[in-house]
Amino acid sequence: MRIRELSSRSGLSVPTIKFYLREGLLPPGQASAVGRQLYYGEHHLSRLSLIRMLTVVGRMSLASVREVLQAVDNRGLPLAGLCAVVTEALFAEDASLNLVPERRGAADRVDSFVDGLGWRVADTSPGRQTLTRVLTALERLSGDVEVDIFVPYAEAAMRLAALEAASMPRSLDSEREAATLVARAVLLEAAMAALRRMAREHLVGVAGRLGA
Amino acid sequence: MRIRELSSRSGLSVPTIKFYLREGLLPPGQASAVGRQLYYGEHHLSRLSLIRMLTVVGRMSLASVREVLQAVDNRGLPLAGLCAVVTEALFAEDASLNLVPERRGAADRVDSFVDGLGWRVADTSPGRQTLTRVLTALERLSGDVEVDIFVPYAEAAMRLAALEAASMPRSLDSEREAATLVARAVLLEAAMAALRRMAREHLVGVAGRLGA
DNA sequence: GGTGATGGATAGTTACGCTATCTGCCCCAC
DNA sequence: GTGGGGCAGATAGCGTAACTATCCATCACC
Repeated sequence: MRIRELSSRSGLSVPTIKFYLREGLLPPGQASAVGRQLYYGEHHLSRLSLIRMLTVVGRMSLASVREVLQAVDNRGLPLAGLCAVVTEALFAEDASLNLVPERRGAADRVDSFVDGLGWRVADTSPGRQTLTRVLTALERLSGDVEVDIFVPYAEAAMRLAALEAASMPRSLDSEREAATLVARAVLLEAAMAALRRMAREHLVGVAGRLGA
Repeated sequence: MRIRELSSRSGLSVPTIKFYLREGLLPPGQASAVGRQLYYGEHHLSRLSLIRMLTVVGRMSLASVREVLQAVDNRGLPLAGLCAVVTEALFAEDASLNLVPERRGAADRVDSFVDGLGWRVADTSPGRQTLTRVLTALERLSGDVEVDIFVPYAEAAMRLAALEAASMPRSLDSEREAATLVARAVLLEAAMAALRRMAREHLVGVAGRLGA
């Protein structure tokens, strides 16, 4: 198809698609035999859809999107590597959580908590830092807080992660599989956030009605 | 304290604090008896901390932050109202998930799913829309998808929401309570996301090692 | 053969979240 | 009492990110 059709089918404007092409987020179209004309395929359509998923649902910057797409295209990368890139990209955006000055000891408590769970997570994983900062912030709000408050969250996280892992392929044999893996990670994270908020809305509403 | 001290204790530059004052995110300092000098208190410090939590951890725009702060300051607002504002603000940022054209029927399936859970959630809740779009996107990736894949997520969401609801006050008697409620909602959501990502990193890593 | 889309390049725009500068005033240490 | 630094308030500017618009030569298609 030509760029006009790619535009109408993807819902993105032609200039935006050209912009993504320039930025290297979208591979160039295929040249016809002789002319200067380029043609785009279904692949381009799904790539555009993935880009929008990452930016809109995953709220990634285009720089992070580029990293993820490179990982998707990197056929030599093992599944764990791809997941790491996605995680990195999802965390990248809230990297500068630099207000809370990380109370002394909080990092150690988080580390021993994570290790206590038996999780094999890199020492440098940004998740540890996020958790440390959340713990510190919670303590500012209401005095000392046991790191154990995270236990139910960790349990839930593990249960869901296990479910998701079960539906992953053993290895990434095609780009399509890689793209699906990435998309599912982002989509299910958004779904969980939405359900959490709805559950809270429900419970608070019901409590209010009972109390009144 | 004067603005210089507020700056050093909060870690924010004086111009930034002035900017927040201009934007109405931070209430003006208290005027001394006669002079033109203004003085700031602990309240300003915790307000700044809340602003940064909402922007950095909650990734809200300053416009959303303003709405939330107004709700926090609105002493007449019931607890459920405050929660609704926070939820709204957290969702506001991914409002324009306008790529996926929402497959026919997906919205109905999501609605009956949510109702089937027995959750009392407003028809207009943005969570329904997010879930609809996630479902549609999942179906694009891998054909038909049962809406029931959300069941484990909903269960986990409900369990965590119940825990969080248990530690909420009955009513919001002080601004401090309101601010704490808001902060906890944002922080625990970030913690859950971090733990989910770490759990995935762990599981994928272990699977990779077993498979190899 | 003409006309409307396309490719490729360059420049401009908008929104956001600050940041810098300026002016006049005021506080307070000396 | 005074001079120098900090402060309030106002206005203007900056930097990044993510597009968007324009141009023009070329080309496909009717």
